[in-house]
Amino acid sequence: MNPVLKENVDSKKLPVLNKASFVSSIEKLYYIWFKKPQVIYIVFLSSSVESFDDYIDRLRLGYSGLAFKDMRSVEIECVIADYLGGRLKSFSLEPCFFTGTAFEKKVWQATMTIPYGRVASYREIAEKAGFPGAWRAAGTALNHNPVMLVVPCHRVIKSSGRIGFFGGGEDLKEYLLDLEQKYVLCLK
DNA sequence: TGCATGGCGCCGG
DNA sequence: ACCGGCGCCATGC
Repeated sequence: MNPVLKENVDSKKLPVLNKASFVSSIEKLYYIWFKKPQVIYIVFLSSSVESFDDYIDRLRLGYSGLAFKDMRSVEIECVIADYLGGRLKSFSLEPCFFTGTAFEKKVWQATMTIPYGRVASYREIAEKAGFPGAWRAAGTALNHNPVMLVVPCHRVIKSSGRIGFFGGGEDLKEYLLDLEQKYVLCLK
């Protein structure tokens, strides 16, 4: 997939966004999207670590979402459900990085190039983003990932091979990596 | 502006 | 193999 970035979107001038949630196979999942253009702003897997509201505050997302569901949101839920069920390895969802610095956006883009079922180290991601040596900051940037799963920050691990941190909890990170390992060879 | 803060990397014991 | 300590660098206050 080819992510299209809206580099100059001002978060203060955002249109009224749609927000919804559903209970996926593993966790409750929140998402915020916009219909035209068809972009997705936020995907958040709930966890014992952090609530959705805390996540919104921590990332300074300042969203103005209206609870809403339509055909588009049903499609989003289906896509995510397919991924979590091992039936999909490439998202058709187009993220819009309306928050984040230039550095963070580069890191998120670099992370999106990691194929399903594969991992990369924080150092490798920093290098791919064009900031060799900023691997420590790359970790922080991934902690600010607004679009979980679509930007597969769970595929970024430590150089040592250890799993590293994850905003949704390290157990969830391990679960997602195991899921991808299980299905990577089964899918075409 | 300077300084503390992080989803890290590396080396030595 | 497992730590602790130090170095690393973009951000935010």
